[in-house]
Amino acid sequence: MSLPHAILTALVEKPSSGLELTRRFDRSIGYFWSATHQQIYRELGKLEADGLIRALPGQQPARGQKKSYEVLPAGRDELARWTATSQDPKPLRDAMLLRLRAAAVVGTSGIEADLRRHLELHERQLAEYKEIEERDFPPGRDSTEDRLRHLVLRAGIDLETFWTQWLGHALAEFAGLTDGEGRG
Amino acid sequence: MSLPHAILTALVEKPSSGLELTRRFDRSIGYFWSATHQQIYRELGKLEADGLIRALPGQQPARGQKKSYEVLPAGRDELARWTATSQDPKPLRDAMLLRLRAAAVVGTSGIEADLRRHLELHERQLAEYKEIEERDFPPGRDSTEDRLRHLVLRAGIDLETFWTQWLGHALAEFAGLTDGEGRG
DNA sequence: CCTCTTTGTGCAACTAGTTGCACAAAGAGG
DNA sequence: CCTCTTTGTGCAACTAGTTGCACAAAGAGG
Repeated sequence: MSLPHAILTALVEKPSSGLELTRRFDRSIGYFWSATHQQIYRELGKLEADGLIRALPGQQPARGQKKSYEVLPAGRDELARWTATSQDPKPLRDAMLLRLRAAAVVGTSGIEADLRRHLELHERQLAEYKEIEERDFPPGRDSTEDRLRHLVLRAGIDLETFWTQWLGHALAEFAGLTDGEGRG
Repeated sequence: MSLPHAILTALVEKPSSGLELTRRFDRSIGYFWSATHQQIYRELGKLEADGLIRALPGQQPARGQKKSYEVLPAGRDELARWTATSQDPKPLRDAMLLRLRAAAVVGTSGIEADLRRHLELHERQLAEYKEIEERDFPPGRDSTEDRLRHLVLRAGIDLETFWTQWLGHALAEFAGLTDGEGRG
């Protein structure tokens, strides 16, 4: 139930077409709420039908043509309502942790290379976040909005830092294992 | 595509009935791959139909009766195959981070109480993990299996540590905000 | 001009996960 | 005994997310 609100947030920040949203999801909002272009177009249709957004005037809706949307007051209200509504944290679901647990009983062959690959991916993501931090949050700016967005980026940085450290740990552990098999 | 493998892992560790699995998911495997009892029963049926597990002999299948399953060789092979197969990390999807980003544009009223509540939940989870660590991983034991399982638990501990720190950070930031509204 | 690629929008079918129940068996309390 | 609750198993309908395409418009290259 969060994709519509992710889209509303992005559109409040800046009215956009489906493709522009897709691009922005790839490098901003999508860092903590990813979505494919198909999801986005489908959701834009629903949001428009529900009267929460509307196509910017001066454009006839047609295939293969840019159509930009902006948020209506009802959409802004809905977003504020949702933001203030208490929600439980989703339980974790992480395949790599599960695979390690499985490896404990069926053997570790093959998983080490993937740990290394994940480490590289997370290192790359971390570097990207740090670049964004340097570029978008130079010291001194501290409007409420900046501080909140910086806080969110900080979560991303800290999470990637956790993963790189933990994967490093895991690889060190593997280097110290005597054999490649569990008890199986 | 990981629930069947989570179940296979649990069943290799120890043959169980649906309800026992549900309980074990609530306090062990489920920490990093949660599942409801309905999901588990459905998946047990599929795994049995696929010949990866079987009901322990000496029990006729009937409603309202315990039925325990064990993993067959084909199931163990499938689990080993899956564990060794390279997989991309799933992109992050976190509603709290999204809500903060939304709060940056539609105002922060209402969200602070929920940050506090989440902080408490994560502190409780962290304490639980640490208890498990003390109980199940005393210094000295270091079979391959123990070390891998400890590594997985460590990930849980570090993740909860991250959340408690970050939420503390966020609340400190809120305490310093001059007003309760964004630019809207 | 005419094909070929890129940009942009979208449908349809599928898979995974959630919610809301149903119902049998067994024990608990009168 | 008879109801009432708990334990255990499971179906059905729904929601969210993914995968695989389709196809129009516009620009690129001959």
